[in-house]
Amino acid sequence: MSTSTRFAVAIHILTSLTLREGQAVRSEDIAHSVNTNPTVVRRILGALASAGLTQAQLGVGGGALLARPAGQITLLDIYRAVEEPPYFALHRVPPNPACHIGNRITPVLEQEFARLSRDLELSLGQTTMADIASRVEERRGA
Amino acid sequence: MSTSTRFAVAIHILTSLTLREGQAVRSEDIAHSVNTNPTVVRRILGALASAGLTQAQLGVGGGALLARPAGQITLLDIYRAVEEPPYFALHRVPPNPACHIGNRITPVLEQEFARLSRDLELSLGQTTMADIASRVEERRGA
DNA sequence: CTATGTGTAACAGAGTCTGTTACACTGTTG
DNA sequence: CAACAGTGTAACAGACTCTGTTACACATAG
Repeated sequence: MSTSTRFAVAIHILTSLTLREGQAVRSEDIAHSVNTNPTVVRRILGALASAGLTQAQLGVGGGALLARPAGQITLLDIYRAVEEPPYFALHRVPPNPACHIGNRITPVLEQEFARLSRDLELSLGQTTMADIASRVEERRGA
Repeated sequence: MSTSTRFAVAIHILTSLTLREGQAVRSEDIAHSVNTNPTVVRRILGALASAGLTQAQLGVGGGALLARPAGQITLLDIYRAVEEPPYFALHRVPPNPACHIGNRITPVLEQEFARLSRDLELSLGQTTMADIASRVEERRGA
C-alpha cells in the first residue's frame, strides 16, 4: 500500500503558502490550485496547524500562513502531521503464541521495522519546504 | 497510512519456510502459526511464488518451499511481491494546470518521491530472510 | 452589524483489506 | 487407477479508510 494523497496535497498547500510568504491564503484559492474542495484543504490545514506548521487568520481577509520559516519545515514534519503511524503494520491478529515462530516473530519484526522507520525518517528529514518551493520556482522556464 | 499486514505476514511465512528449509510446509500449518485462514496464506504464497521467491509442491505431502536460499531473499524482494507500488501517492485528481503552482508541482513531487523511494529500497534491501530467521532462532533463550 | 472566511461534524460513494466458503486441479500413494 | 491430501483461485461479506460534499457555528475586519 502507499501513503494517502494527503501527504502530496499537504506539500502542495505548503508550497502555496511558501511562495506567498507573509500573505494569508484562502482555502478556496488553494483548493482551486489543488483541484479539490475547500473543506479538504481546510481539513489538511487543520492537521498542519495542530502540528505547529501553519496558523489560521480568521475573519475577513483571513487565510492560512506558515507558522515558521519554510527552511525549518521538513517533509518529516509534514508526514507526521497528516499520516497516521506506523509506517509498517504488524499482524492484524497477533500470531499464535503456542507456536515457536509465532512466539518470537513479533519482536523481530518490531526491531526490523524500527530500523526501516528510522532510515525513512532520516530521508524525509533531509528536504525542507524551502527546497520544494525553490524547485517549483525554478521550473518557470520549463 | 501504513503498509498492509501482508508484508509482515509474508515475512512470517518465509521465516517458517526458512526454518524448515527443504521440507514442504502446508498452508494450514503456517496459518496456524500466523493465526489466520489457510487461504490467506495461500494467497500470499501465490504472490511470493509469482515473484520467484517460493515454489509449491502439489499433491499429497505437498506444500511450500523456498525457491532460493534465504540469504538471497531480501525484504525488498518480499515487499515488491506483496505490496502495490507506489510508496508515496500523488494527487488523486491532477492539480489545476492553469495555476502556476498546480502546473509545476507534480514533477517536483515525482522527483522527490523517487529519491525517498530509492532510499527506502536501499534500506529494505539490506536485510535478508537469513537474517530474520537467525534472529528468531536466537530468541530461543528469551 | 455585516460580510468573509475558518473550523468541524456528518454523511455518502468508492476503494481496499482480511477472512471465509467453495470448488477445480495436481500429483502421491496404495 | 482410484482415493485423497493439498494447492490455486474466484467470489463474496464485513470492516475500515479515503475523498468529496453539505451544513453550520464561530471569529474578526471594516
